[in-house]
Amino acid sequence: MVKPDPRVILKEHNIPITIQRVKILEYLIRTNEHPTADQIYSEISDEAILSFATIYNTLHLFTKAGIVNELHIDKDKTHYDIVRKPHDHFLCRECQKIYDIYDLPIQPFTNDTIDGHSIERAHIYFYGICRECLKKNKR
Amino acid sequence: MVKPDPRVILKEHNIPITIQRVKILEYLIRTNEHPTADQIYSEISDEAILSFATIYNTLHLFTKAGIVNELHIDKDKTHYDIVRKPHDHFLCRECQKIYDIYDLPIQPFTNDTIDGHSIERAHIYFYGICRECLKKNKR
DNA sequence: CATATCGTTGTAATTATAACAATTTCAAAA
DNA sequence: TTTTGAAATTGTTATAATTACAACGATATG
Repeated sequence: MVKPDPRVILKEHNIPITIQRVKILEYLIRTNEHPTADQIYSEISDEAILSFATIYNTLHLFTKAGIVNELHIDKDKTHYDIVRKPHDHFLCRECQKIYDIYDLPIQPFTNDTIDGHSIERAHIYFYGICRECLKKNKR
Repeated sequence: MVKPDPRVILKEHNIPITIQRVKILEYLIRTNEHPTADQIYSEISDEAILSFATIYNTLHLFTKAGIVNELHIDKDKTHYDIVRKPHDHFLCRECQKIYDIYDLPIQPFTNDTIDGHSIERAHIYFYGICRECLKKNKR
């Protein structure tokens, strides 16, 4: 899979380029995690001068632009996820890891109407025990 | 619809009865909102002596017992919802009201396996503009 | 009645996030 | 090159939700 260029993405969205934005986006692209603001900070604070305020500002900016999704799968932290293909998420209640779920049998909803409400987005969160923890528990 | 008796519910779950628990559950049963800890406090703090600590303790207890569901549809607050029929939720980005969504075309998922993960619960959150706000905006 | 357990309270601590004023950056204009 | 001004970033402070915990109180059991 070709990793997209953060600078290109920013340009496509008419967002002026700064080192901080590039670094944050770069990290979101290369990680397979669904990092919190905190994780982003500790991962890239050595690569560029940046503060927490910038992280939050930038993530809000990216969210508005549709570059990232905020996940509220986890009770007390917001996780961020770069938008590629639409997909859903699974949180393991044992190891707390978040997995991407692609290709659900259904994925309609958006641009739809339910009970008269106009639906713009839908988030589906699954909770349970992940395959890794299932394996471990068997032993 | 017959409103269930809070004391009966507590007994069924082997939870010792206290005034606070009864009052909290009573409120959850009679309200059509999806209150936050805060709302619960301000609604019933005059009916019984109770503190925030008790609200949270009780809500966690109820959640574990399966009497209520924690909703994380809203970025920075937890909303609580009494468990009756399984259903999903819609949050209006204009008026912030949460609506119950019953009878989605699909509702399988639980006790299922996806990508090898064992699914125990699924939460579906819809976001958009509710029918009331749609009406208002038309005028 | 004595005592052990459980529930509640009140307060203090913690954590994530937001707000804000001061400073810096940087590109365009002069 | 220098100036200028908007936008971005910083560091700090504030806020709000939630949790932790020690002390107190009620209750049930023997």
